[in-house]
Amino acid sequence: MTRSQTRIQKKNTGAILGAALDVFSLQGFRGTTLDQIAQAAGLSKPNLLYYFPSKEAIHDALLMGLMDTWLDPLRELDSDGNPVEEIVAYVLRKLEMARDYPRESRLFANEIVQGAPRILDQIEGPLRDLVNDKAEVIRGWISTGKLAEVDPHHLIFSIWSTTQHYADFDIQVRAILHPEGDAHYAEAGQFLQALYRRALTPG
Amino acid sequence: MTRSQTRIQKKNTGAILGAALDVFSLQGFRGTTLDQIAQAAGLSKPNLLYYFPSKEAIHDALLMGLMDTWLDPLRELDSDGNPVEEIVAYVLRKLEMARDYPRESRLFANEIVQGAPRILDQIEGPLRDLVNDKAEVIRGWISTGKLAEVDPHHLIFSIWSTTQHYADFDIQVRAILHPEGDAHYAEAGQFLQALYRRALTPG
DNA sequence: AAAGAGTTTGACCAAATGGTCAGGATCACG
DNA sequence: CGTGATCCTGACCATTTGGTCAAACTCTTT
Repeated sequence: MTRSQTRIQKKNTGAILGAALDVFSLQGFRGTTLDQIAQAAGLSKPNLLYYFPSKEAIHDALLMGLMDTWLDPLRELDSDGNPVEEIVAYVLRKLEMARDYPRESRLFANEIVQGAPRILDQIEGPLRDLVNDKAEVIRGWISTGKLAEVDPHHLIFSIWSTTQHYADFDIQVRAILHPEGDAHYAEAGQFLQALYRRALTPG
Repeated sequence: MTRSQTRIQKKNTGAILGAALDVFSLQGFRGTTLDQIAQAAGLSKPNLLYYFPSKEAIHDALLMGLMDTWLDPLRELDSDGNPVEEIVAYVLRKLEMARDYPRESRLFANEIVQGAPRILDQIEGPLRDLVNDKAEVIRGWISTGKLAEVDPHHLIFSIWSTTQHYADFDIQVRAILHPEGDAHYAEAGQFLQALYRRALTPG
């Protein structure tokens, strides 16, 4: 359907999505104005609307593009690997994502906190399926005694929350720790690694 | 300064704050309109503004009233108690608050995710002081060998994030677990209790 | 270079929104 | 009951905001 994009289209849609991610992630959907996005992208408001039919369309484009990347780390959880190491690796990858893609994390957080009006389908569908799938893997590990007995779903929730916290509550974390740049992420990695290693190693 | 409130004042300011908490916590500050609050409170918009000078004043009143209650559980962390049990008790109290006061939790989350424009002072001040204080208590427990060696600040962050997750990301949790009412909070309590007990018990 | 596709903008619009105000209704109290 | 304080509202206003449109500009292609 979509003909290949022109040079200018590629440049401008990219600029728009980047600018929109900046603003949406910091102000939420309703808190963001088209003028803010336009200014951040270096375009006029009518020109924005030449590339995207509406404010909502920009937001949707971001969320849709995000979902897949966001779940990639969980997909990589390998049922053939060493259970404790697989989970620790997942935690650390998720923490890296919080550090390297905080805007994406906050965009997602904003959406969920406010009831996920625009992506509830994605959550009820693909996300839920993937989580249940991996919960089954974890249950398998537990039943063979290679992992301490924990509820798989709540384990996953705890990993999401502890790692994303560093992106979503960044302001609070920085207000308390006053870190140099991203230095505190290394400490967080150490802490979480120890936490889950101790809690999940069986015996 | 403020004369004691009349019967009607008490009733209406109460209704306004309750309605505002409903709406703000679900739509954020900019996503909320005075009309929405007025309707939810059963008052006219001009009447709202008879009791509060502006939308922001309502929001501020909520946040200010919230801060104290929000930190109460942490204040109760007793340096004379049994370390592991004190922390587990804190986790469970925090989880109860997520269950019983989800609106408050989301109001706070909305504010922080969006850069805490209105309460950064509170965070840099009282909250930071309290956290540093309790971090010192935890450090003391560790130095006497009564608690496994973990970074106190990141421990506190992890407790905040894992518990508040059930309020702030409620929609997502429910979409995945399809719980009956609040049944999943009991499971979450079991999980978190086990997680922290295993991770923090020394030796 | 000409034509057609693709790109950009100033001017504009309707709806929504935070807030005001003068006057009327109601309440508390002597 | 009367009167001053408190409470409430309809009408109104200025600004912001998402979105439109016709006209102009620029790029690509032949």
